[in-house]
Amino acid sequence: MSESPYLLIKRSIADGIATRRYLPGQVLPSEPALCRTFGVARMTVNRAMRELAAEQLVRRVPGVGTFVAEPVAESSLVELRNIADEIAERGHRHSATVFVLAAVTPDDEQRAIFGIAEGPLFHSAILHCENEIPIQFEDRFVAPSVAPDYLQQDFSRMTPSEYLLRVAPVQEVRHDVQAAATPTGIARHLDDKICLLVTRLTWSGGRLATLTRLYYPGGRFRLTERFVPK
Amino acid sequence: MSESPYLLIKRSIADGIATRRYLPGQVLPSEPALCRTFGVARMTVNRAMRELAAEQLVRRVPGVGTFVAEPVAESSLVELRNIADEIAERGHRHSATVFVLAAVTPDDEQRAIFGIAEGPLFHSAILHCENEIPIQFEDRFVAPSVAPDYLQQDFSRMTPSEYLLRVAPVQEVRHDVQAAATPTGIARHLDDKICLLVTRLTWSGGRLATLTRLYYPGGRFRLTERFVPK
DNA sequence: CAGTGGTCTAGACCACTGT
DNA sequence: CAGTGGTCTAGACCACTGC
Repeated sequence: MSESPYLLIKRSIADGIATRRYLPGQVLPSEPALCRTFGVARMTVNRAMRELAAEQLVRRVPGVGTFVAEPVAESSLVELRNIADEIAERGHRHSATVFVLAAVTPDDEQRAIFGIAEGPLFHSAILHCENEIPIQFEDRFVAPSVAPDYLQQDFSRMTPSEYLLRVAPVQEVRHDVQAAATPTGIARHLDDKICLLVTRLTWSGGRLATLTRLYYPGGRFRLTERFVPK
Repeated sequence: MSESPYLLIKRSIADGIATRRYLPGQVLPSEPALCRTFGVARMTVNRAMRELAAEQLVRRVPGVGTFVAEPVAESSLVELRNIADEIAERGHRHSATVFVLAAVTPDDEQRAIFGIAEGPLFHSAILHCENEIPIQFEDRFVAPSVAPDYLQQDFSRMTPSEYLLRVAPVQEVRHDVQAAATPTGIARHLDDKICLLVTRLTWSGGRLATLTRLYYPGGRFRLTERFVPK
């Protein structure tokens, strides 16, 4: 399956980038060099490198060489994706730091939008990093009824998205995107004065299940959608 | 530059699909057949078809053949909307000011992404207002081949989106959203230091048709998507 | 100048499908 | 079985860059 030479070469390079054996901006071995290393024809090496370039993992400059690309994070608006999966698909390492994980007493506005008369809400605040670089600050409120064991999870090992997608079937999602000045306190983590703020509401069982504010560094992050019009 | 055989073959097939000369599900000529038609080696045809498959324009089945892909019309959430319509639906008044409408000589990067060897690009810069309040600054580049009469239109009466949707059937759209500091010059019009920058690429006939940068005032604007997960 | 990537050729072998 | 796509080879020519 995956033992075609061009795939082996692709993975070898991709792994080297993921493990930071090759650092952004660094020159990669030339095509003739890779031919010798892997004992294959140049067309085989070329295909591997061409595909890596198409996937934005490397940047090729004719007459100069092939370089490890600066990582440009990317995400989707129309899908509920687990950020750990997205990062893994880019061949990078995900890590999470949990700042808050507790029950809170909702204010009137929260009570209204969650449609609850009384009782607590669960609150979590987590910083997600891609290769140790902060990429998303996640501020989340969860209705206890949809995930009673929310506070017992270890969210440095499994993201809230992953957990919630398992225990609470999402019926409807609403995303709201705006550009904003990064709130002080979050700016400290994201290291960017401007942020992309995605507010995500999910409904489960007819009731609002989660309210999440996702803060992305404005300069380092992109939301991408690709679609075919009807 | 764009006359490499594999690109010619790619475009020939992509055009055939765009113009519905090849219909979804239909079998395309086999690789040996295309070799004879274009007088090239099989590797050249193979690369063209492999890239079309990667772009989801065709579906390849080993041992069977290559077929025109069924267009996977995705969610109505991400839509190509005409801003004038959106404003009208809110019961507000739309107005547009045209700042630029001219042919320009593309730089190397633009030439590369539009895949054109020579000739001009059309450029327009338009400010859209909702009830006289600036809501979107639209900076647009259009390939002349998809809209030869672009420069003759009165875009204070009809938006470029509306015009282009009429004359150039869009095959694919890619949206890229980021938060950014409003470029000086545009900040003057939008009256906001932070903006939501939506970069929209559209493809028609297998070629990049338009590159549009939509600048929205960060504080006054929200992008909203609502959808039901699969 | 030697080195780089971009592209192409004319063969080849393979696994797979439909008949 | 003949036909399909998936992959590979060992050469080749070109335009480009840096020295």
